[in-house]
Amino acid sequence: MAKAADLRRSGFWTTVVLYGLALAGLVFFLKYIEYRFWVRDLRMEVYVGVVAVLFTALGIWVGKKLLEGRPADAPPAPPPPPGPNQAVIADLGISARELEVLGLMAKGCSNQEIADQLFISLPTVKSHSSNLFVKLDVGRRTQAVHKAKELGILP
Amino acid sequence: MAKAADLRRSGFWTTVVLYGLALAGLVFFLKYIEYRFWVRDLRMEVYVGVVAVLFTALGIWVGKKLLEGRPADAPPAPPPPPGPNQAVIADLGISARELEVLGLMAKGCSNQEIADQLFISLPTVKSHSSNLFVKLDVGRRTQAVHKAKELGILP
DNA sequence: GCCGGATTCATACCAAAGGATGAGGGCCGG
DNA sequence: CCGGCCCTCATCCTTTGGTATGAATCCGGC
Repeated sequence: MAKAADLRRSGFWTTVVLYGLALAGLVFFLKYIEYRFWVRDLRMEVYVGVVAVLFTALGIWVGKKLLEGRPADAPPAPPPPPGPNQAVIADLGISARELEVLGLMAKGCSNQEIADQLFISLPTVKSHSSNLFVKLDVGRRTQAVHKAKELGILP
Repeated sequence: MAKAADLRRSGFWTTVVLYGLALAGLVFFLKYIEYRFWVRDLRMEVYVGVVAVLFTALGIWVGKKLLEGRPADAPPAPPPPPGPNQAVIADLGISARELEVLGLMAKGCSNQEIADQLFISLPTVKSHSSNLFVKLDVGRRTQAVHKAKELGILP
């Protein structure tokens, strides 16, 4: 499940890659106008000024992506009340016991508390939760609860 | 720019003035390396590259100021909150920053991910979350999210 | 000016959570 | 009968979460 954590940050690297591409494009554009128009006559200050303005704008754009791209990712995924929760549970292969664990997780219980309430041992709870995380494709209990509510598995 | 995060609460004009100062400093620095190195046959690409990198960083910094300070604080306050959630937040003494951390917690983010998205360090996130747990009278993040939704603080 | 709250950061330590692996027993259908 | 699934438990290890303590800055109010 170690890879799940890496993939979660993929948005960041996507931004970085896009930034790199945009940078390459800008450099290409600069080279183009350099050889096309003001080959050697135009003043250096103007050229540097254009570069500064363009890259400042680019920086602002990147900063915007980095800042409001992440915290605003929740709204585009609000399909929680479609109703077919039972179908989703069966589809993901979530067992009855795992569902009990998931419900107690959502209530904020620790693994030990879940173990006490279900009369099972702590390793068993860990086993259930680990399988649950795989089936829900998450890496932490908080994410599992969040995703379960999105899928309508939990109220 | 190490203390940039501290200046986030500063006014708009403070940002503008600081931007001007930073710009002046950058120009000075550029002039310095211009007369110091570039004159001596340094390739123009290097000079332009330095300009691009510096102004990109400056743009990111400015974009962070403009986008994180202003629009992030205005929308969430006036239109959407009809319920008694705002009163509860004030009653519990939950600050704006703590609320941001709480929101990312509910999305299943780890402390490190919260730190990255808010551009603060991990100890700071821990500090906020600890204070949050005291104010919400809970002991774990899962409980905090659960209770916050009960109180109407979170959707 | 001084004080308190808010925010930031740092360090150290302990508890909890998660990952990996293995294993045993019960139940069911081929 | 035997393979497959579920539930159970165990051990070892790493990562994350949480607490405690201290300190720095900034800002608004007294």
